[in-house]
Amino acid sequence: MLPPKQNFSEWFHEIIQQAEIMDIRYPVKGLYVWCPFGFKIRQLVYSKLRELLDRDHDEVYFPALIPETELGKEGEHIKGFEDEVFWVTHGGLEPLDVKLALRPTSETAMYPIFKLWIRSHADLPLKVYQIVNTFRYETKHTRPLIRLREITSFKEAHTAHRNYEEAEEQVREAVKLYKEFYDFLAVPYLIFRRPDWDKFPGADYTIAFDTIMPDGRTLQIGTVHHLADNFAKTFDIKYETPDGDHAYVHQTCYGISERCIASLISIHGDDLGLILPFEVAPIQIVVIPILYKGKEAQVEELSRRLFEKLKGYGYRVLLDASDERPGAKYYKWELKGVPIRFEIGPKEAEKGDVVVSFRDEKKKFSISFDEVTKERIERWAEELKQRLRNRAIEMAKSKIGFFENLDDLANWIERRGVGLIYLCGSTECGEVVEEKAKGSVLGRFEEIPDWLEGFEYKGRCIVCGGEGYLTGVAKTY
RNA sequence: GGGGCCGUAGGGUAGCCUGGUUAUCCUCCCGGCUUUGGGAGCCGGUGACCCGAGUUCAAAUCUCGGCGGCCCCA
Repeated sequence: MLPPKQNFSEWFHEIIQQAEIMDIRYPVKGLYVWCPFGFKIRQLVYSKLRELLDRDHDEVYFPALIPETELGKEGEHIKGFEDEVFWVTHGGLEPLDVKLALRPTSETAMYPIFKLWIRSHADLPLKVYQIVNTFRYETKHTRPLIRLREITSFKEAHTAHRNYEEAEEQVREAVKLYKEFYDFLAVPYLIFRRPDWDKFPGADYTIAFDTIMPDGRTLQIGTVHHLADNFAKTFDIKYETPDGDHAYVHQTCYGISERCIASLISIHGDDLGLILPFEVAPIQIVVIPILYKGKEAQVEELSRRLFEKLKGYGYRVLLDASDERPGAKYYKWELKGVPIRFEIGPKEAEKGDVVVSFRDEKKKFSISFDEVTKERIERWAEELKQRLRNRAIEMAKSKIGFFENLDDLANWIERRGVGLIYLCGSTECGEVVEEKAKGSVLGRFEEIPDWLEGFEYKGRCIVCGGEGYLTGVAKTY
């Protein structure tokens, strides 16, 4: 039994363990173990991410250890990370001459090598990515998948281009890619341009994807940074132009971590457990035989035939022949988020029928064995995802409100979720809002989602009355 | 950064204040019987006092230190 999802924090903590996503008993704060089932979800989700990136990025691997001398080169960057870096200070008993940082992110590991790889305009654009672990010494409350000292599944992409505009074009490409990824997971998102005081250390600007969790706080689930030539100047990454001149590259980087799985679990799950879209479910279909004494043979035979047929279609299917009672099996596979369930009892075996039920709906119906076709299952899977998407969007909408005074905004953020306001870009006005509303300014919309209708992009700043932009404010994870 | 609470089988707990028999109960797990259309029942079984030092005839219980976890405030 899970606690109700209403009590989100407790629900999340429990579902992670009960659905066997992570084992949280590892004896170091902020480090957790991926269980086999959780790791399969990770593998399925990340193979989609890989598929998207592999279209025009190359996968690489850079080392986890970064010498202090490199990490410290870019002034803004190191200032942003210095209080949360883990250091390797000894080799055996010998203190190291140059301390080694466990990467908090890989810019400073990669860019000295980019300098060697990039020589001419023909080497550009360079687009690579890696999926690796990163380390941050979090002092606040750590939480599996959400706030970690070892991020185990950081997909970071890094690109280099000839000029600012081409890098900016890549930023738009990356945003498109991430939209496709989260649409695939049926996870709704808001895309903001982070305010200057909250951008990635060393970036020209940062665009972030936020989703709205069931408790109304937002979770940052993806970021895209335009680095301009800031790092290129620091690491001396230059190329020879067609004219024979030398110019600094302009760079971007963008990342997604296992928070994407936190959002997948949190947005779709319910009081009974996980609800997974068909494509990322480790078990897509479960077949449950209902064995009455004396009538086992027929039921077992039809169940077996159905199992073989589904396997033949290439699905991840499980025939649950364990000796638990059917009800116990229903609960078990609902907890694990299996999208489609077939039940076969004596009645079905008699007629050659199967009972079908979907994870997100209460009702059951029955169809004949022969009507179970690959086309039908594909359609069910697509319909299921559409229902998940609609439900998630409705939930997101219910947690978004628009405000023209700060007290109402504060009240909404306290109780419900994301407040929208008009805000100018100044730090002063931003500080006033964060102070009064007890939330973080997420930034102005980079694009307003099509499911949020009726908002003008520009309006009068809620603080100073000057020209402002539609801006999100919320409590954040 | 400041303050508080807690550590007992795989999970959740009682016992600790007031030291003393075989360490409580639920769940999970294992074996058997029985049952199977929404978490069945009965019988039997495995499994624990975070680590170290101290006090004491005697420590899960008291003291100190370490490690680990949780909460609140800034």
